[in-house]
Amino acid sequence: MAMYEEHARVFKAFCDKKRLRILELLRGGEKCACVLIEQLDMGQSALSYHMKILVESGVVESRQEGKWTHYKISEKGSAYAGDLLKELTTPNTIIKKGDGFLRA
Amino acid sequence: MAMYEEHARVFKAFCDKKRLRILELLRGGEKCACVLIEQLDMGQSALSYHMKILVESGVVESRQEGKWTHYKISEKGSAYAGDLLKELTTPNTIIKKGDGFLRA
DNA sequence: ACCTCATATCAAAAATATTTGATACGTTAT
DNA sequence: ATAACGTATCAAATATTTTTGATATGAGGT
Repeated sequence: MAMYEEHARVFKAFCDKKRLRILELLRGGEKCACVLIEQLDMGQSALSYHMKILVESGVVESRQEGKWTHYKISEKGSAYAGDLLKELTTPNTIIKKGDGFLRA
Repeated sequence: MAMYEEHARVFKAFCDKKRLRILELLRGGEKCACVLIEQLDMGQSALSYHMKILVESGVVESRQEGKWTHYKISEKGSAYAGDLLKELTTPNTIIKKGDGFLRA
């Protein structure tokens, strides 16, 4: 199923050290890529690569302003990730034949 | 900081297609490795590898019973992952000097 | 138009993760 | 004690991800 791939993409945001560091910075509010880069022992194109993964996860959103790109944590995307995580770890109640309430 | 590494480890459980498939199976309840393997187009040692990552994330717990290893989703570990995700995506209110309530 | 700046993209190199097959370990049965 | 079974671990092969350096793109300023 392609669904697994899609779900995995969401959590890619959180399973890497450097991306967690970026999220930590974004918890302080929207930041321009140029600001991120000067905090982050990382080359410009490596940052761009990680930002792409973060945006593709839905957890971060980007906004252009002239030549700058600003990034921030997406409330909606984060909520989705949280809900998904809960779903993926919650018992999957399968209603089997004969498991009904009024079973004899 | 080593904290990022540790947090990343938790989400490693969810950022891989095959591990999501395993979690899906475990949502149906505790399963023996031998049961997992027959559902999962994957060799025995590959399964063992993924199970190790899942257990190290805290999201899955294992139990020995004779020669069998049984795995199930850990409620505690899942709750921790959920809480952590929320924390990592929640604005980090930094109280700066001069930002106080009674500022002139 | 031309130049500079900020960021994205590309291809190759480097690093890391995953799979495979062989073997080791612990448990149970004979 | 030996054999068979289920799982873990190891090292090597393979695949995927990440970094790097070069270049492209697009916006603004001159």
